[in-house]
Amino acid sequence: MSSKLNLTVQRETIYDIVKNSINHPTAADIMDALRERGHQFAYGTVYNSLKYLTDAGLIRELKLGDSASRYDGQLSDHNHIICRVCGRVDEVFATPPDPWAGTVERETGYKIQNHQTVFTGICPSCQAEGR
Amino acid sequence: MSSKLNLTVQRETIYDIVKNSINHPTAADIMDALRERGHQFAYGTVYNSLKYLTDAGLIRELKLGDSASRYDGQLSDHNHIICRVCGRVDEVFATPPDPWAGTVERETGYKIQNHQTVFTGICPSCQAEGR
DNA sequence: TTTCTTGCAAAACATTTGCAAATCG
DNA sequence: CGATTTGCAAATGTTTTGCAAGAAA
Repeated sequence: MSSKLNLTVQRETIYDIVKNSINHPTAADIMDALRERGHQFAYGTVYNSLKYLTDAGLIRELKLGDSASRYDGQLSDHNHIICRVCGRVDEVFATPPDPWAGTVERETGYKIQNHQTVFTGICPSCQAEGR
Repeated sequence: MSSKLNLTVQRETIYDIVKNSINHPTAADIMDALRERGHQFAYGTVYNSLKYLTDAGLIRELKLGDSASRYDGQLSDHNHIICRVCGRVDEVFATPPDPWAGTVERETGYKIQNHQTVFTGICPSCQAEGR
């Protein structure tokens, strides 16, 4: 059943970039990082690999509301916070108090599979610079 | 200070469509609705008007992770839930228990201005059809 | 007139797709 | 060999932009 992983050079390199990235890179960021490492894969291949890695459960795709998808090598259940000033994206590990999802199921009649929260605010460094 | 509202025919018609829409229309949906009402505005004008209405605080723009932005005439604080099967988007009025945002501020050091949660699941009708 | 708004077309951007060539098993 | 993956380029979908023409103040 569990078809085995086929990590080509492209996929492995991209996985490594996402995994070791602190800043939730977009596909374009990954292209840059590849170039820095002396690789040059086609855009199509990058998207293809990201999809493969996402489907394989090795990384997660984040759609945070800015135009481009970001990718996250951190698999544990968590949410994200975006700085409105500098655009930085950080992880949020505090989970919402439990009864919420149940309440929402009762309110909406949906069977909930998943939920993701995006916080927006001002990050510590931008606060320090007086904004 | 509060510059006064300039509602042209285009803006007013689009506002009316968003306000009276139950299904969080995208720009393309709005184009369709306009056509049904016998209007035909340029795409640029539709986006321009949506931006104006959003900035004026009359509607809200939703970026829920699917490709196109949706627009919502419901201004009260609420979240959204998307059916994974049929793509329908519904409102969620149950709010997360209060201490969460504070906890996140303490965890991240951010000053939080806003947060939006997107639930995914299966809507009542799709459940009924046995999925 | 001066300012704002529209319409249209082109550009920009992120992503997907089709297909031939290369690679893997 | 057959199956999968890559590279490239073209196509797609969404949104923005530039600019001339039109409407409003």
